Amino acid sequence: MNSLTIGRLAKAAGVGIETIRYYQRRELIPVPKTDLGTFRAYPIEIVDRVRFIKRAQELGFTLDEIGTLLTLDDGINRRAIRKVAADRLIQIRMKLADLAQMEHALAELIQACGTHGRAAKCPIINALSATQDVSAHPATSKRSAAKKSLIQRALHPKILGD
Amino acid sequence: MNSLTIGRLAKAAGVGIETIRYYQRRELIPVPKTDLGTFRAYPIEIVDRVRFIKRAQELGFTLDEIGTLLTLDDGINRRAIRKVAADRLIQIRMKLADLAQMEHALAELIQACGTHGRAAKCPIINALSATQDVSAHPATSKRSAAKKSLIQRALHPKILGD
DNA sequence: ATAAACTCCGTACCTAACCCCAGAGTCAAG
DNA sequence: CTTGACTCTGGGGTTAGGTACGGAGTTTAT
Repeated sequence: MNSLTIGRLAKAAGVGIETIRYYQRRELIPVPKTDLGTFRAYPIEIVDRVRFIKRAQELGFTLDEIGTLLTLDDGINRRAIRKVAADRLIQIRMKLADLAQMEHALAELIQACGTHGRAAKCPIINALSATQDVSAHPATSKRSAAKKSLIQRALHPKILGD
Repeated sequence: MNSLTIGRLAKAAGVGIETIRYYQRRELIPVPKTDLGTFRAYPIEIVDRVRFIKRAQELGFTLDEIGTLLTLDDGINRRAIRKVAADRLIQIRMKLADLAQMEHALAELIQACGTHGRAAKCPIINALSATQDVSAHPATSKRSAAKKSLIQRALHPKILGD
């Protein structure tokens, strides 16, 4: 037997059955059609492919990017592969910068809150309450998308998410 | 007129109308009930509250955390406020460490891909393909021991476990 | 041979933080 | 008094990456 059922494949690759099906829907792995039985027969190589996907995710690639990576994996497109990886690296570095900034701001606020006199308002609440003008001109702009995006991108679930 | 309609409130706070409604559903801001007209009348103070929420988000707080912060804002619970902020800080620092490791691993892979000979497989694909264990035959993939540890370092021990 | 375990397929649901739409009602100005 | 801009309610959808369900049918172990 050189093929697996979906359950065995999932187990071998360390994922859930539903994850396999999801990857099929995303066309990251092929859907084998077996005429003999009614259960699909997955060749053992697919295990590696699933694991590839998982490892790439752990390096921060999205499933879309991984799809690109997989189609590029023909030994020829080294430059294209590097491009995908380099793009991801840039994103990671941007997030690092954003996070570092947040870390700094928050650490200072907490410190201030500790050393601050009891009488005054908590510096953390205070800092957050300070009206420092987010939406300068109400007339023209839809909304101030620019400001929020940097930091919020950094925090976006799944890349930062817990 | 010391009150606003929802549209004016949204504009003043620099968010969309739907955001206001969403915050109401999340109970971050109250829903004014006006018997006189059929349009809700928002006191101007709500503008500050919405801005508070936005700024806190920019510091990386989730809306849930902000809800906690808001209920704590009575001048008494400084210690509790610090706790929320400190928890957030810890999360940020963990994410920073994770991202730094990803950055390192990915940067090295890209470098290796550039300096590597044309003959061999792309180191990026290679590293991601490395089979690290489990029952299956190593039919398709060859592994490179050096890259493997790189990736290991970049990993979170969450998915690998099972 | 039969019960337990597995598979198939489609669909719905989850988190976060919103966005968009339709249809009906309302308010302000000319 | 009509037009147009606004608001209300309520439902839907979005992205990413899955998880859960349910009622078939099929395989495998005892």
